[in-house]
Amino acid sequence: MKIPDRTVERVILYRRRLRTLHAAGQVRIYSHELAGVEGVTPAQVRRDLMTIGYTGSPAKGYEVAGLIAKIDETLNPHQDEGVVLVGVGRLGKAFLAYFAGQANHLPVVAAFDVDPEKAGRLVHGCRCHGLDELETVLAERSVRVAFLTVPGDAAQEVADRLVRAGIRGLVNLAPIRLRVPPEVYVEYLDITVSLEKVAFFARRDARAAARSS
Amino acid sequence: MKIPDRTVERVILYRRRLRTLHAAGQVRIYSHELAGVEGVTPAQVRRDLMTIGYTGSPAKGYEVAGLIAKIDETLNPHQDEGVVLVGVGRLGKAFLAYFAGQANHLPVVAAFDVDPEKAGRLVHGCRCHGLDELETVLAERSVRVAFLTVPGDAAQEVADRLVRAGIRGLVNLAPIRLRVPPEVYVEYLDITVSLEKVAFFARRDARAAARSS
DNA sequence: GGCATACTGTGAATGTATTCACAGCGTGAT
DNA sequence: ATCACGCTGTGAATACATTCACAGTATGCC
Repeated sequence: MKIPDRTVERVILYRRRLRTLHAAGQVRIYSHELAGVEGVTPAQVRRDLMTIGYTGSPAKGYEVAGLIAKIDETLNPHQDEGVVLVGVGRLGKAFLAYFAGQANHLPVVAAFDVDPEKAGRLVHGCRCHGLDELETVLAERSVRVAFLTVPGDAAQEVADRLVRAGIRGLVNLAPIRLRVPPEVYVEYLDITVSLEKVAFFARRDARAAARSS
Repeated sequence: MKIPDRTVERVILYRRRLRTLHAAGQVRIYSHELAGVEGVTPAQVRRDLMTIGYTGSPAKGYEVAGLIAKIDETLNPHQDEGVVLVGVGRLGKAFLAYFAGQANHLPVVAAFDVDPEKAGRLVHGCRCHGLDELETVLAERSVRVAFLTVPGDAAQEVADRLVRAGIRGLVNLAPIRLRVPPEVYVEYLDITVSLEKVAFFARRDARAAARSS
């Protein structure tokens, strides 16, 4: 079963919202309720849930708990997967702090930095290693996802090492496009590009926000 | 002339690359060269340049300097526009440091935080104000773009204030979807969603990276 | 029990983005 | 001066994503 990129993204948003609602005691939900909150159309919600194979009932809608379980099963069929962060500069530290605050099912199991000074230190609860230990630690923990917060001019080099070490997915915060083999998935969070894009559209009578990431 | 979202994003990438090449002395460039670097197809590059109305010549390709000028004129017809950052926590500070390092044409002219302790201080060269001064400063500087790095539970409230104060574009780093009027453009940089998406696609034999933001 | 209601599930229609494929042309080689 | 080459510009084709619109149905009400 192939799930398109856009759908995956929305389903993750649905799950986040559903968890909140579930914690608040809500048992059932209609497509238009979920849609209103996440800024999509009810039809799109129904289509997305159809794509992941979850079925509601007319007159009762979808069961919150069941839907969460279905999403979990679809997106994270295996147990929690560890991720690593490379680049413990200001930005890297900020994200480590951010992740430390969440009981995520994608725990950051290690951090790396070129600066040997940082090796061995704990940063917001996360063990920091020198870059030289990258391959060893990745193999040990069988990590497949990495978070890249190194400066732009180091990003490609680090990405190459990560890919060689078996990484299959990358979140790239550095302001460059990476060359990676096609089986490696890269998600770009390019702050300056986003800012420039917003500056451009801020001038037009923009259509409602839709895009995300 | 309407330029689609995706095209704007790619054009910004082209410009960034072109500036580097221009600085390195390159005078002309072919669509396939630009495409190779940014991970798109040559046809897409040509289509994008057609969309913004730039014309190259067969056998010579596109002029680097001319194309940069055309992109500038298309994306930033007015003089440099100031942006503000709201939320001077760890993440906000990291971005202030990041922006301070760049001679951007979108300078951060002010920062805001709820913590009155921070008011008046300079953070990485940027003046920090209390949230109470938001409306005043925005009006004074006629700022239309804001960078939102507040905690999730404060984001909607701050966004409402920003919109009322005349903001037309937002980069939102908080992990929630914002309700804003349709004329306000929001770009979402949702770190946990990106991470979960990558974790999902890391398992498949992903197609080459394409999406960005 | 029967009926009206308001939802879901989904084929079909529409809209949007990307890619194909080729005519046309300026250039450099001969 | 002519020719062959390899590029651009772009209509047409394809692929992908969203929305429409409605049949089917479980529920709660009378």
